[in-house]
Amino acid sequence: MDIPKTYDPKQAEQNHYERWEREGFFAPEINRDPRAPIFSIVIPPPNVTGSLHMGHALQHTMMDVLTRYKRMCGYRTLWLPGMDHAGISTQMVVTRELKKEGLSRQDIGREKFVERVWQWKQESGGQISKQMRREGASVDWSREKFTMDPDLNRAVREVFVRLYDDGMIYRGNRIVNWCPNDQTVLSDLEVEKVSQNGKLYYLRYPLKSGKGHVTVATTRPETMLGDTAVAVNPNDERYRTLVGETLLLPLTTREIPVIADEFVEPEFGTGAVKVTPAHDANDYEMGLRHSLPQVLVIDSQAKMTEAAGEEFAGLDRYKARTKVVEKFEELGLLEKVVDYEFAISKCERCKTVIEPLISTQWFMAMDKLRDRALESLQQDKSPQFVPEVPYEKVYSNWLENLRDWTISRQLWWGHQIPAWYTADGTVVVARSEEEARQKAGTNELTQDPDVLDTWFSSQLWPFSTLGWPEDTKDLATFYPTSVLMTARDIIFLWVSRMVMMGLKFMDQAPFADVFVTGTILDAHGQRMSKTKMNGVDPLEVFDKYGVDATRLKLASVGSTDIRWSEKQVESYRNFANKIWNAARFCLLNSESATINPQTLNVDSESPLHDRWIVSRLNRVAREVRKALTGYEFHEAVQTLYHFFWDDFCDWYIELTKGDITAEEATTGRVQARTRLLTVLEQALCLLHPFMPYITEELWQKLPGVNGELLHPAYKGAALSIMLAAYPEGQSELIDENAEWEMQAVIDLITRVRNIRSEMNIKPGERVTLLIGSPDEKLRAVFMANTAQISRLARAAEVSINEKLEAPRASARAVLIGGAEVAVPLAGLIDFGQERQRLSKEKEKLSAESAKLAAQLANPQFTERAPAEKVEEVRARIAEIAQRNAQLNQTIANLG
RNA sequence: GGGCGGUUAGCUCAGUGGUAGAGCAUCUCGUUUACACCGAGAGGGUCGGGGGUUCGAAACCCUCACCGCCCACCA
Repeated sequence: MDIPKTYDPKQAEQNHYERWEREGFFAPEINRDPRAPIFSIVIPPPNVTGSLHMGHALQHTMMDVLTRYKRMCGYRTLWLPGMDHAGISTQMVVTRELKKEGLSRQDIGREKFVERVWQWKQESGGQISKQMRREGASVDWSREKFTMDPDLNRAVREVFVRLYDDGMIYRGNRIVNWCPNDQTVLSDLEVEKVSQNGKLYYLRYPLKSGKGHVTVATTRPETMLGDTAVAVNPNDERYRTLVGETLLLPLTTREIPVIADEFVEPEFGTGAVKVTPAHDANDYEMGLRHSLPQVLVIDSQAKMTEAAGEEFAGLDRYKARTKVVEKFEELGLLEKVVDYEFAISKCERCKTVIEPLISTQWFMAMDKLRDRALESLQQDKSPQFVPEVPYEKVYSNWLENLRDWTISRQLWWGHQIPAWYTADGTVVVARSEEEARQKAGTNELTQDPDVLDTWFSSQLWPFSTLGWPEDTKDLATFYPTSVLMTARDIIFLWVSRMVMMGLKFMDQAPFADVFVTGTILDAHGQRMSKTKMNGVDPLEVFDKYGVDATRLKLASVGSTDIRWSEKQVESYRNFANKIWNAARFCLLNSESATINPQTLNVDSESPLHDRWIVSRLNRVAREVRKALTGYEFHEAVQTLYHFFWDDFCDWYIELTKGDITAEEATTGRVQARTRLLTVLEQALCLLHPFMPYITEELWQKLPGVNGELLHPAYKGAALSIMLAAYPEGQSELIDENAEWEMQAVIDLITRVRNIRSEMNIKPGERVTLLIGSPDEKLRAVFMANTAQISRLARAAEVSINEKLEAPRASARAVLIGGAEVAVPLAGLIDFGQERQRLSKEKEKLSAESAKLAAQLANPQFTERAPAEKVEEVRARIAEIAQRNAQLNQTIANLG
């Protein structure tokens, strides 16, 4: 067999995915067991405009690890892929394309524009699904969904109609966040607060009575043109007499009242606030409380309206600001201007400053939905957040303060609102135009031109993708899903809304658990972003180090933020190479052997290293299963890494090498080779969910791979490690005794190696080992393993006795269980150096002993600490004392 | 303004009440036929500062400092 010395990830990555997909391994139907437990995940649908970034790769890796793991455990698994139509982003992309042709979307009209978007989606959209194949994501492509698919559109309309009928969706004229650049309304969540250095202007409004003025402070002087009152706190002594007075609003002919409202903070500014109900959310509320008129002075283009007065009409809001300030100054009404830092609202997408204005939009009332979600959390702990702290609280706090959601958008790309208007303006909400006509009793209808917020369709994702509102088999089987894997920035936008919709329409939260991943920052601890150009492209990392190595790194990220470090990927690349070469060794020495699970049924007659590796294998399988059940990915990766590298490669292969490479083809050789191959096969299975490509590549090369290795649920399927049974981790195969005995052997070998290294003994030099052990059992262990010990400690001779008798010119070490080893070094030993080496060890022991003795001397400790702890300390002190005595003797013997 | 997270070896991070860990980096040795993307051995931390609880704290509580994130209707 010809196997290259270095693992080439690219080859393995090209070899298997297509076959897995073609054979239908990703689809739940591959599982033939009608009673198989269910495991399902829906992917957080990436934007159709998006391309793969580290955040995706991170989530996808974790989802795939779980999916592959559960599949190997015999679950009927579904990981459902798909994409989001991403209203604004996509519309912007296509608009930009049109612009290159010198066209605007208005030029071609709505219908043509939407066609263009679909065309764009066909040609350039969904890059990400190709990239997901590279990741090895075991998603069921046959069930792929897009939020604009006709069936999902149907779900959207159904939900809209039902919520409207329940009075939970309504149309209203309210203050909203308007983006003057994107020309659409936005929800509160699509607006970001940005701290800004600005000015606070103090403006004087004269009293109509002529008895002076009131000074108000504002960051937006231009809005004064729309003022309809000035408010003060009712308890503010300074203004008590002014409440009810009338002010002359400068630059206008309006007279406005002074009102009293609790909202006003007397400490801030002058304690008097100008009230602009049409252009400020707080003022809007105040206006409602006091029935103030709303004067719209800024339009959707962020330009001043006619209502702002002749002088200002048509001016941009910032030009108007300058002009207002100038006028006030001319009139002697500008008291002062001070520097002031405050938070300003910007459009999350285009960073344009939001203009709050009054507009007719569609809203969703959230209170009932919210209450139900909170109830579900409090009573049923559903969903379960991982990690629970802090996300459960973040989620519930947000819900508690939730306000109505603006769901309409002035875009063309998206789900058009299923509402129609008759000639007289009556609103008809229906599932289709036909239904609307019936309801309205007329054919003269105009559909509302607006579309729904992208998140309106995303929030239905866990059930709309499974066929809702039809009562499909998939819906019954896979809803609710097992877990949602997500980044924390969409807990509000998406997670909470899915819960509310799931409870409302399915009577069950859409997922049992919510795992919130950490964020991958750049090397300097900054968020990766397109604008900063500091993003790391996962595909480049795949090319450089391989998909499996990258996945291993990502899987170990967990829930905390980490800085990207390529070094770690490199070390996992090395790990992949290690796996490759370990397998290479096994395969190069596999003649006349095949995998045979029977050989792992070791008994007390079996060689120590075999009993040991079987015990380790089962222990590790249990640990990995436990870690994955608790979403402790890092723990699972570390456990597997050390099992494979340390236990399997560094010790097991080395211990068994003598038998494996024996010249003669004895049954012992066949048995050793069989066992080695079988352990390797099990190790590959353990690793497969994390490293799908290399494990499949190697598994397919193993002699004796057959259908028996597959999980019973996949009997008869084509062979793949994907469908192999995940190692059980049987507790009865964990052999504490074997692990302790092996530890004694490892300790002995390590001590001798240490002596060799410190005494500068050449690697080629064979030494003699004199071992003394008063414990008969331990002597038997060393005796039974002399071949391994000589091989790994490079000894020519091993002599084991009850009492150590060694020449003076020996280097010595004290071992586990009161044993000792001596390496005679006649002519080689430097007594001074040896004394120093032993003294160093003694010092270490003394320091530890002193600490423990002090602890034991403390009556508080012996009285209050658990008895077993105290006993542990006593035992350890005794052990140290024994070692110390031996060391003293040894040093004395040196003369 | 409120809430939360981080601070552990030179670097990147695990560890959440009982003797401080990993990977990388460092030092020494190595042509042992799976692997130098390797092997063997070694060095390196009073776990951000201070206080408290406890027989015992990196871990629990308080407090301070620095870094970061989220939420928020003081114009």
